Amino acid sequence: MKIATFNINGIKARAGALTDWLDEADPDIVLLQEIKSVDEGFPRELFEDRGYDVATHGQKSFNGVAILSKLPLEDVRRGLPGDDDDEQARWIEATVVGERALRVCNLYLPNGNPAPGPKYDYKLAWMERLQARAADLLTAEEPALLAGDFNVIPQDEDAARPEAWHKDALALPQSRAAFRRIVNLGYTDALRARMQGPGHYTFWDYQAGAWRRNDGIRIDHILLTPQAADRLRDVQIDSDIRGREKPSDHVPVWIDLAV
DNA sequence: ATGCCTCCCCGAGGGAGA
Repeated sequence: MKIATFNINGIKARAGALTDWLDEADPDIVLLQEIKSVDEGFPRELFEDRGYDVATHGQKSFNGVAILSKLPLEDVRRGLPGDDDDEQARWIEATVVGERALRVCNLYLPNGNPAPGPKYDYKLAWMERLQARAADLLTAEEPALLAGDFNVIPQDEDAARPEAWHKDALALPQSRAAFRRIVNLGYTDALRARMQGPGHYTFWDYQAGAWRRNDGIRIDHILLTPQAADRLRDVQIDSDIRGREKPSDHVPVWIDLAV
């Protein structure tokens, strides 16, 4: 089963680029972030026509997440638990039932800049709630994953120019420590299970020729429970599509799971 | 670089992103 995460930076601006990639890559499950659309504005028929079940959690203009799945989505839950006053659409989870059940959690973690400040406080608070949900998810001892745009550069090797990010919310020690605490609960960073060393990036800024200079960072991650990690067959970053017309600034990351 | 692009809104230029 091929499962991808992709921050598309606006579904309206990216519908063509996304369907092109879907037709080529043929993923079974896609976790989308930054749809920047309300649920009613999401072009679900584009994906239903391709055989996907669609679940969205959108809001006007900003954020927004969605799940596409070739197998039926069950028990869909929207919003990260832990703060009923949080109105930002950054979390959707569902169960996909194939030969066995897989719980997929799709997240768009707050950017947090400028740091310090209220946006950074929100990021760190959100990560505490994420840690609580991540801990909960492990107790089921089932195949499950947390995937999406984490907006965290886990280590210096995950940036082409690490020194440029040291005071940024994506790489500050508190951000990295919060990410590490979640992984250390017992998750496997799927990419790092298969690939070591620098040069594995998922985001290149639109500005200053970042793509041309390969000035990238790795901030889109797939974290696996032990039961999912045992079934990991492959991991890839589809970086080539960053060079196409009207690309997102992120590219898809996908895994192949034997489920 | 306190921002070199690009998105959103619905039609101007400002907020947000990373």
